[in-house]
Amino acid sequence: MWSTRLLVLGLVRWLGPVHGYLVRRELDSWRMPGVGEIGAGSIYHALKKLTTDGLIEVVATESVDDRPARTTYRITVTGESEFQRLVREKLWNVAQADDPFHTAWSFANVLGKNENTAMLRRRAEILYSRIEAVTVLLASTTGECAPGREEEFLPPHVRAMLKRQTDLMVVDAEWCETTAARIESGELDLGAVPSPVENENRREAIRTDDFQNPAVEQWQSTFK
Amino acid sequence: MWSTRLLVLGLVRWLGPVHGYLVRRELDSWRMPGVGEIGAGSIYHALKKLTTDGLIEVVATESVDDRPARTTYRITVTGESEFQRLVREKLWNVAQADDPFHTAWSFANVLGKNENTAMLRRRAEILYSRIEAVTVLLASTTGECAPGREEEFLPPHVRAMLKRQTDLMVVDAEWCETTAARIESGELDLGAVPSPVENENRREAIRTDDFQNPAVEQWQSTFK
DNA sequence: ATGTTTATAGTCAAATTTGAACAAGGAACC
DNA sequence: GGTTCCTTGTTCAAATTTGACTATAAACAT
Repeated sequence: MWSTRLLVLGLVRWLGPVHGYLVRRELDSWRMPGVGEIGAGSIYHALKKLTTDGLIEVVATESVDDRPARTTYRITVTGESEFQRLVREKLWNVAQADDPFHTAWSFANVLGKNENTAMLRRRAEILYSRIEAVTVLLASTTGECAPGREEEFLPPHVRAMLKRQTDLMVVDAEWCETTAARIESGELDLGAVPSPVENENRREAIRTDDFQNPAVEQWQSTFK
Repeated sequence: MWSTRLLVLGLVRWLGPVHGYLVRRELDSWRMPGVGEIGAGSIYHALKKLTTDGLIEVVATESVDDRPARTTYRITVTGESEFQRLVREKLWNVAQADDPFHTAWSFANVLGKNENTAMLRRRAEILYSRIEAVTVLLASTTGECAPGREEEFLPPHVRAMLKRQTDLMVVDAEWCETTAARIESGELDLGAVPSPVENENRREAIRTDDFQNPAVEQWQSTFK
């Protein structure tokens, strides 16, 4: 994932003077699906890189209570403006999520009709169970931070994002079920993938026809 | 992205004896948002790795028409079963898509109310324009491959996946608009992020209270 | 008492990804 | 007739990521 820079810079900024282990813990505690997980090594690497780039600086290297020495960092003025730039870049730029299911689906035809419908239905079930879990989470927490009720607090922006996740999972699950039904009924035939040879012919035909479907280009250009 | 192996192996399998450049071209022609893009170098690296792993084998290294020499590969028997395993692994395992917007949203509070609503509304607009483009694409193509109409053909499984994409984009866009409205009305206050100190206190409170909200654990466990 | 996890804190080699560079033929342009 | 750009095909150094490993103290079990 390429958001490592933003994540680590943002966490150093937010957590004030921190050492790598705290950043790691904080990220682990987020463990938000959708926010790619970052290995321990990547965090320390990012901290060093950000330091040589002048975006953060070493505050001190010291050991407390005979524990292993730790280096604490804080954000610099340059880092602050780079952070502002990065957040805006990532938020304004509408990038497509990188979906492993999408990639694998390209080869879904190797599963037979039965395995495919089974797979899609199980996927839908799992999605529904996750939706349920998030719903429970949202119901058992609040967006207000009341003293004495700290464990019930979930920041409003996190709650909003969780709502988005469930909305997305609902349509995804529905798509899985609809698609399973379509495959079962024979309406959708995944086996109808052109063989490489057919595909080559098709490609050749398109090329020599000197005619590309304009909708394809139109569509691809919206992602530039 | 960690689907490189599957993608390259699958393409070598599908395209029969191929050289790296063809794989590259095929992937470029897909240029499906959601299927992570793979750099040229990664393809050649994957081909070499797959070869040393015995999943594919070199057919020949030759140069045609005085063009640069090229090495062609084809899948092996071991490769075929590994491919079958990989496809199933990726399809059955319900992994969360890695969403850059989600990551950046964690820091959305640095944008003010105005910039935030503007950002969300522009995002919605862009999503709608993409939905429109895909809709046009689906309408101007068919799932049947008729000779003489090759440029109108779009494989059924691709059409199905595009439908999923639009469904997802529709909810995403709606969420953006709803959220923009909630921010504007003051109902949703992104500035209400606990300061690091508050957060530390909260964390401390939770730890010493020896009480974790069970819903959090419940929720996280569904992603294991 | 003694062995075994667990939490803290970070390093390092190996694997992977990126993207520019290289090389050479052909088409387009002026 | 020369310059520039595009397509074909691949390589390579540098950047990044992974995840297993080191080390120590406290907590816990036997």
